[in-house]
Amino acid sequence: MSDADSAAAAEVGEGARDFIRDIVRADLAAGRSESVVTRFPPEPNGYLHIGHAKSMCLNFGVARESGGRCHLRFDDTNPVKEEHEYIEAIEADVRWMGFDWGAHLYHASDHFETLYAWAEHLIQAGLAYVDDLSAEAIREYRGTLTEPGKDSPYRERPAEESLDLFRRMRAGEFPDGARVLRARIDMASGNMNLRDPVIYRILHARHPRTGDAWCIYPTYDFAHGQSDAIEGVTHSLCTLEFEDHRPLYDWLIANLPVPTVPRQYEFARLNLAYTVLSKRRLIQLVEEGHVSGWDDPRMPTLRGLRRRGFPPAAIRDFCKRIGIAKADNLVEVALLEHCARELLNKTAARRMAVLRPLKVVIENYPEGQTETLKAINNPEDPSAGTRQVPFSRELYIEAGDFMEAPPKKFFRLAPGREVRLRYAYFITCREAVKDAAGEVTELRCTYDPTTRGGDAPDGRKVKGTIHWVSAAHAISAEVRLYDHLFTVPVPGKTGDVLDDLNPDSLTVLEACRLEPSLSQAAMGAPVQFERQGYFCPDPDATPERPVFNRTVALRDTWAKIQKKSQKRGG
RNA sequence: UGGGGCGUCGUAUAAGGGCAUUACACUCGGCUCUGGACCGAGUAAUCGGGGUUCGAAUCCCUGCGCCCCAGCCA
Repeated sequence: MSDADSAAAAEVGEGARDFIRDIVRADLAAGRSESVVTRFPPEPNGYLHIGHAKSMCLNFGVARESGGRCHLRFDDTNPVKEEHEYIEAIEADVRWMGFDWGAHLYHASDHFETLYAWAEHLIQAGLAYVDDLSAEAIREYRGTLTEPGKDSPYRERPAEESLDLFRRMRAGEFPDGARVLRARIDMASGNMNLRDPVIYRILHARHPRTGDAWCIYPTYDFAHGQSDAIEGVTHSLCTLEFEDHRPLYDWLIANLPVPTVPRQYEFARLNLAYTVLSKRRLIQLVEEGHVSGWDDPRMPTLRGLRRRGFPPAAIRDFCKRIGIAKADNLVEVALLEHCARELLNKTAARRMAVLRPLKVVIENYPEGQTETLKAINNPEDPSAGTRQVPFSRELYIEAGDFMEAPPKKFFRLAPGREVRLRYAYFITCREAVKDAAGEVTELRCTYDPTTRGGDAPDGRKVKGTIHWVSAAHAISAEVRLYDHLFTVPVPGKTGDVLDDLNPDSLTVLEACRLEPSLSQAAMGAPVQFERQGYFCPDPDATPERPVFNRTVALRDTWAKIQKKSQKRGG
């Protein structure tokens, strides 16, 4: 392969390889398209989720790789369901994902006048007619999956009559549902979409953009492909459920005086385990209060993921890794989590935070004394520098880092055991103080003053290093831990989706103690709480009380070992 | 005999007549002041049955399974 070839391949494919990119490459090579134009076409009736991110990455990605462009187009053909609020939110979410549509922002409603003219064109060509049948009657006449439909009694209506009626529909002479405009194709087709599909319906509803200018609106099928053609879209990429619509898409393009001929290609939508990605389900979760809102950190919405702390670059990486194909899929959450960890590991500042505090008193450390110790901000990034962490006689450590009767592989604190306090001293546990109920409430320990900074001059090693905070200097905070929203990989598969909701998807820890540097510095940035996970500040925080969300936990080998031994032990 | 689509490691994918690829997950080992990260190794797949061929995941035949479609939603 020549340098020019490989450069072109790199530019077009950028390493990514899938059947869509193969088609695009072939079309470019064969001169079928001079340049590539794609579009991301959300309907403004809800918030974007990670499935939309897959579509965005494909559409914007293919365009960028091939030196083309990608439009943002709102499919706003149904004013009954759509709201302006969503338009702004969607634009913000697309930008947050890092995509730029430049000057190419469109709405299907921008094309309403042309679409209307094309509808008249179809009527005049004898390819569309106004039908007076009710919605129920149309359904009955449509037939079933295995039986052909019947022609509507209005199917042979003269073009002039349909034209007159259609104009009067536009003029507002008829109530909602009184009549529709139908394409005249084939009531016996095996493809239901070709059984004279409705292409215009009467809707006396105020449209978010066109206001009261219209009382008839085109359906998706009559708007989407034609909008593609008007905007010069070359490759109209959509999900598999529209495969059946392609013959209709092509029929309309073939029978209308369109300026360009777009082609539709379909790929498999994303399914993510332990969550739902259908707009209907997501709306239900919000409206019925199963989550706190569209931006609940447990939601697979982009707003939810953002609040949870997933960086857009991690989501893009995820989309790249899952690929594009036509087979139904169910992607593991572990992959998304991996993408977040990989990015955050490189970028997140390390801090010490004790989520479930257990008090430790260093008996041989002078009362009232405080010293500061140097801690590294990010071992993966020397340029992140260091910080000072206060140390004193009374500390908090993680309750889980102490066991009274430790099993074999437990490397942390236990009676008589020595561990390292990260960046500080070696300490040895002398006694576990218990309350009346037998619960450990405090640890009495001693420290070795010669191990300041974390290394013993005599070269002795400790197996465990644990995190800590100085009791007197710590700030208190709330930390929210999240688990899957649902308990099963495919919610609703065997019954009501709501029955599969995970009652433990949210854990709120109220009494967390954080190192003081967490009170001010870079509150917007993600941090790693050492040995625990990646966290980000939540907007619920107040100046007095920070709130952190756990984006994703660190890989936890100890938890795995524990689980295994539990299984073995019965 | 409605129409359309899809079946490759546990998951997601690549290869489109010539060594079944890569990543995640998993297992084992190394290293480590995070049981993190990192490094190394390993387990693991072409839906079944025929056929063509020197050679089939790939081509042909046949069977099976799964998904989508009967909105005036998109």
